[in-house]
Amino acid sequence: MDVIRSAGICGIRVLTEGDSLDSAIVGIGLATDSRSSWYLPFGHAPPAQTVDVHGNPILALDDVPAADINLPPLDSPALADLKSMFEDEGVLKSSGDAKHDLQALFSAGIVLRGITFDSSLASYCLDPGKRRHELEVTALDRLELSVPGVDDLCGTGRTAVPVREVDPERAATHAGGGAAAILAMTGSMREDLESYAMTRLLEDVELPLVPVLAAMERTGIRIDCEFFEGLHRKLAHDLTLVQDEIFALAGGEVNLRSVPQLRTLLFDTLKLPVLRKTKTGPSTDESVLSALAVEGHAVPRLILEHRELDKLDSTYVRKLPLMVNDRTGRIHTSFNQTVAATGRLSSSDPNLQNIPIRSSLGRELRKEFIPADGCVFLSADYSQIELRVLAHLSGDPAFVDAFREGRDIHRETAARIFGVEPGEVTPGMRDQAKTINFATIYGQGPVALAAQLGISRSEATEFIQGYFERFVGVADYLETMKELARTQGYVETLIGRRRYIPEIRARNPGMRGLGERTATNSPIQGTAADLIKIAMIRLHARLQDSPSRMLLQVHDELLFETPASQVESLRKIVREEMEGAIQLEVPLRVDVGVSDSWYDSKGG
DNA sequence: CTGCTTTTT
DNA sequence: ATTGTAAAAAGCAGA
Repeated sequence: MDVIRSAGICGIRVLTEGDSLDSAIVGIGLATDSRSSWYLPFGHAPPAQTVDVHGNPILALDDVPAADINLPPLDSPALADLKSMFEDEGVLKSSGDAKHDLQALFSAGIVLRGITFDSSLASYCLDPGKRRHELEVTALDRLELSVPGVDDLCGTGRTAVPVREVDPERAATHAGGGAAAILAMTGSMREDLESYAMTRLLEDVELPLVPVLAAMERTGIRIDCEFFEGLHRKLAHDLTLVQDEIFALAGGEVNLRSVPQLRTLLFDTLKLPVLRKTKTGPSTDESVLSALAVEGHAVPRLILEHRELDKLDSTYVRKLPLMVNDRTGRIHTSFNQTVAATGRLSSSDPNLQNIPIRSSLGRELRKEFIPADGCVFLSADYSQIELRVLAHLSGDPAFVDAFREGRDIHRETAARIFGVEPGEVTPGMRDQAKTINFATIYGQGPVALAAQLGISRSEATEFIQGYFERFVGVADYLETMKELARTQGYVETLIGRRRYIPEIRARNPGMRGLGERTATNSPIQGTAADLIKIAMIRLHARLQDSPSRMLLQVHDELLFETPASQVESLRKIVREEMEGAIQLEVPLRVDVGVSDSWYDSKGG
């Protein structure tokens, strides 16, 4: 262990079994810059081994304990040393998957501090558009080295073996070799980050965010399972009613979840018109069924109803209660930091970033998300974050002034494009302005805008033209982004998060259009993501000694759980950090709401 | 495993 | 309301 300590640098790879919250550590791979690596089996009898990059044993580490338990006995001298090393912020460490290692060690009672590098996050910073950033692919790209993945170690499907039952020598190759690979890549990745001016993106944003996300995952959120079960019974009952009604009209039974069977029913049996086609046949999606329903057909309307109920029941109502952790009684999502190409986070297992809110029935579900006893939820939403970012990035005077003076941006937009005073803007005009503002953020073209507003293509084209004439700053900015994408191959956010856009040079106009939309949207969506990440890091730090906890991030919203007595102090802190994340040319506004469920926590 | 559909920001 | 809006995750059917 002295070698590791004196080296002051090590790669770390933790081998675990189980989900992220209740993972049991099977072993730890460690590598120092002296080219060797260690594998420390936890709770296993076989001797520990030192392996090189290729997994060949170099040296036996014989003072590692061999108790037959999942957690390491922390009182043993070697592991006590290890513990102090991990908790010593002065020791430089790199990890292939920092959140995983941190989370796993935490469940073993070790607080892993001072992670100064992570190959996944570095890969994500360098090129967030890559599909995968795992150690396995990064090592192959950088070192032309095959680092074994978990599948190689344990097999897949029915033949898969639990990690703890894997031959220790192979586990050593996996963890020790992986750690060595991380260390071996660190230098060149750091150089690349430095040359692209991304060092701060990694060190000031992505790495500090890791423990924040880990804490949010561990905290989890409470749901009311009984309420869910009651809702399930109601939905199941309503589903059979709707189903029977459809069967009666169809004159027979069909599987309403099967698109092929639905096609037969709608377009053969009932002879309804085919409005749109997919690759495999007539489309039966929401827009098609709505159009048919408007024509007065009962079956499409009932299918829509069935779809809505079925989606709610199968995706949320039946599934979420199954995700409640036995130990904590709460749901623990995973926040993925290296998936979204724009810099946003994503949430999975379960996804808590797409809990229904638009439909009134779907929104009911949010009533089941409740704070711990004695606590309330505090929800904080950035108001029009993307339009504010657009105002800042484009510097368009009309946008900037409107936000600076706290005016209603959609009303303002409407006044300008329709040539009336802001006071004369009708709700309809404001609505259209809102649509076109969003269309701008998404780089939407006339065709889609026409469809959305229910106007003709030429009208939409004129509409867009008029918009850009009145907001020349915005038009120029969007053009500049496309130009940058063409000339330098990428666009970037306010803090230098890059997005490469090879599609912009495609010969296929569809592909090129996609590239152009990506070029205009990514800096906006990405800058908004940067802002909230920075706010989260600062908020986490400020809440260290507070009973208030951050639970969820939903792109422009943060959800907190706090004792009722702390609401006002939390409100102030959250406002400060979210609105002050980065000083822009326009103010950032945050709406805060307090409530006893996630249902009515917006605004207020 | 792929395609389709639906949910969110 | 025929015709491509940005980014995701997930369930189901069917081969």
